[in-house]
Amino acid sequence: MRADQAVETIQREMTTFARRARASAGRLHPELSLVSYTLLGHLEERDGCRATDLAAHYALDKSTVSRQVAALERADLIERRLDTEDHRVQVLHLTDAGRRILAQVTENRQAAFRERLAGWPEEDLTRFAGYLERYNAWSGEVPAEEG
Amino acid sequence: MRADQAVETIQREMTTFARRARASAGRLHPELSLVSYTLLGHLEERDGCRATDLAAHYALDKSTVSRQVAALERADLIERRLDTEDHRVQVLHLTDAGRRILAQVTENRQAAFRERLAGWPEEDLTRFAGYLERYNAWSGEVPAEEG
DNA sequence: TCCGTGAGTTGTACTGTGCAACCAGGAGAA
DNA sequence: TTCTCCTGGTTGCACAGTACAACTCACGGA
Repeated sequence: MRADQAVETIQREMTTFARRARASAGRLHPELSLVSYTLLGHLEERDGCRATDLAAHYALDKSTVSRQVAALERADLIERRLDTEDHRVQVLHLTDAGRRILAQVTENRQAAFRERLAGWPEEDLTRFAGYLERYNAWSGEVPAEEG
Repeated sequence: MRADQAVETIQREMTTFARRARASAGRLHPELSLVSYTLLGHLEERDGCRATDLAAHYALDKSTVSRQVAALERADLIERRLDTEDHRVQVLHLTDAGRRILAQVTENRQAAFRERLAGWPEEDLTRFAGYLERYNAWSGEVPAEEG
């Protein structure tokens, strides 16, 4: 059955991609790990959020997020603002430096992808993008895992 | 421009996938890390190879591969056979147990992907698979990185 | 007022990884 | 032959990322 074979190919290729991603992420942007990058991106997108939200969103342990956040703060890429309503909460915000680094790394990544996707017909690009969105939007097996 | 937006989406979604992959891989198949899985898969596919080949193929340090291999051997999933021609070389082979575990994990992963892709029209599946293959086949920036 | 709950930190341990130093076997040059 | 260089592999060390468990502090309801 052709569909079965396609599923197998998708499985293999996605795995291949995942295996490479972290390694090359480290090499391409030593200034920001893949995790840091996604955390910063999330903060930018949401215009600030709590560490707990990050942990839930990325299915990471809160201790892990705590340490990542601490590192990002040490690097002056984010800042903590105490929530005035609930003193347990610290709202995380990008600093200007964080915004700048994020933009730069994003641009680097974009460039890499653009290069990689150069020559693809626009129709294929949009379809590929759509497939990926549809794939990632699926939320089964692990609850609270989302992107 | 629409193509630019598609590239951005692809970048974002592939990143999302990569970020999740390791975490869920660990959760879904505690018996085999993503790396171990790919190494075993490679051994099966090639019907045995050297540690150096694995290192080159996956752009890993030889020390990393050495340790992974040692762990897989301890777990009786692979065995080393001394090359009779060159005594520096150990050719790695799957054991029966390794083949069995690999098949089982592969089946689990397949099932997860099948579930995730259930309901996709066959045409979309084959096109998606094709796009991924085309994407991963691109070999720029990092030489000797392949899947 | 007290107890349970939620946010966040810290101690500990483990995995995966790379780099550098090392050992051992092979291959060619003096 | 012997010396030197290369190659395959291991080991010591360091570090990032992660989880789990125990903790502190703040909130909120009984």
